Amino acid sequence: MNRSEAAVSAEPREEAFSYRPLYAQVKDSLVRRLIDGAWQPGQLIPSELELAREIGVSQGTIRKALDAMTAENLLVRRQGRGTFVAQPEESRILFQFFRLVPDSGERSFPTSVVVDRTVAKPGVDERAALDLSEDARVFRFRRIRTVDEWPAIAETICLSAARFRGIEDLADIPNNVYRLYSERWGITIGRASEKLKAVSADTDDARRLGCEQGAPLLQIARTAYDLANRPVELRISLCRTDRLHYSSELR
Amino acid sequence: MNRSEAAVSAEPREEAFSYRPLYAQVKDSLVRRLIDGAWQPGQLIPSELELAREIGVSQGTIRKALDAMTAENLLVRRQGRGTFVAQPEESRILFQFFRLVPDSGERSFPTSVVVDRTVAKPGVDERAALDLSEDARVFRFRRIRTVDEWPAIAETICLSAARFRGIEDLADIPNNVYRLYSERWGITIGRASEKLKAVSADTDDARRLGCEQGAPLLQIARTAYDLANRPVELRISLCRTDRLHYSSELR
DNA sequence: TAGTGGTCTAGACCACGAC
DNA sequence: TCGTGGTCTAGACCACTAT
Repeated sequence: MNRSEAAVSAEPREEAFSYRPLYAQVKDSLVRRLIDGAWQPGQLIPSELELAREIGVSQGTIRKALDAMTAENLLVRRQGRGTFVAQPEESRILFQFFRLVPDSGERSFPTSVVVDRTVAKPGVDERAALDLSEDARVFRFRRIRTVDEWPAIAETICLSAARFRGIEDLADIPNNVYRLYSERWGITIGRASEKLKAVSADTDDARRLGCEQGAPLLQIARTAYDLANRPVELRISLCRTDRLHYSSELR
Repeated sequence: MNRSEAAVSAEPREEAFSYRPLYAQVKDSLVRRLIDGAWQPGQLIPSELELAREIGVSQGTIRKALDAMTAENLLVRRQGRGTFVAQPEESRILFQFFRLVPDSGERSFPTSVVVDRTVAKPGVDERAALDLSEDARVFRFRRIRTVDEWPAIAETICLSAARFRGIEDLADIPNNVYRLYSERWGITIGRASEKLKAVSADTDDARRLGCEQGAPLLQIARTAYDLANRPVELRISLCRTDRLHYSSELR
């Protein structure tokens, strides 16, 4: 099969304005398979040579596409075994999406207790962040998260009730919600954007976190996006940073 | 020149325990040229084919090394022109090392006014962070940084007096200190690690930043490292986040 | 027009893991 | 022993830049 017969339609000359390298087009078409659920989390995907034959490009081009997806934590490659679709297991989520670490000691996944859950009309911020229509409803829940047996984080999570249909009937909301999103609704979180501010604890925050009213708290506003780059989750975390800090690496 | 004669000594079989891929060894040897100053910021480096001939590996191996260095912001590649050593110019530093952005509006480089400068014995934290010897001295200076005509950041920067010899005699400390480090002492900042906490403004902070005593401030403790991964700068920033936030992308 | 980096291909050999 | 991904090579053509 030569390039003009390829499933991803190569031949850059024919599309002078919207040129994308072949490996990028291949990558897009493979990401599509993740979005559509053709490839499920944890699944072994076909080998490079099989994909090369199927799509009609060389192994090197497939490799560059797979390497790019691996760099984005969408795939996991294991020498001698094959390439697997990444899963939202504890350790990966902990490493990729949780930046609060104890001042001294190991990074650990906090436990959670859900304290409140409602279906409501979204606020303007929520509607904007989640790109919701005029009459949409959201499911909102709050939880207190404990790190090293110390209640340190008060979190409010806001989701589209339509997109997460049935979530209000769940008996239990597990600690690792990204795995829940994946297993129950087939929604994979691919990236997130966080905005941090320092705020004062109000009486509610103070009660929940066991600190003084007016104590400084780290507020983290996170918007999480799915593989198609649509906003999925809005999360406001209020954190005591007496014994924790938010870690950020700049390169 | 064949591989066994190569400057980076290939032949993985001969070093079973400390195996590194050839492209990684090439990368290390090229980073060395940056550390040693053989390649200066802004300089055009030899083409891929020249480097391939010189080192005795193929162009593809050179390419993989250069791509890795480009991903780390050490080099800038421009199609048709060549590969250049990255420079600490405003826009790059702004993008790479400055994560405080106005809540609404464009990201901009803050201006600075230096308010204090001393040579002193380091505190224990400073000595540990900068890996200093028992009798070392540090140069410490404070500055107030203004974003959108609004004094928002109080910063204390701490450097080894020995490493930055003569810095105490500088008439003026410019806004972009990473360019100063580079131009005056040949020190390139390659990466930085930040730890964020929420704290309360003390009377000093409040006066300097024009806020209430006890107001919540975002404290950013940054350790910046040179290309050889040695700690170079310790910086504590206290930020009002009334109109600013710290932006963090998780992927 | 010449030279650069960017893309793509094809094929070789290696290290690793499962059988 | 076999198949996988990992590395390395060699060479082709393209797009961009400067002259």
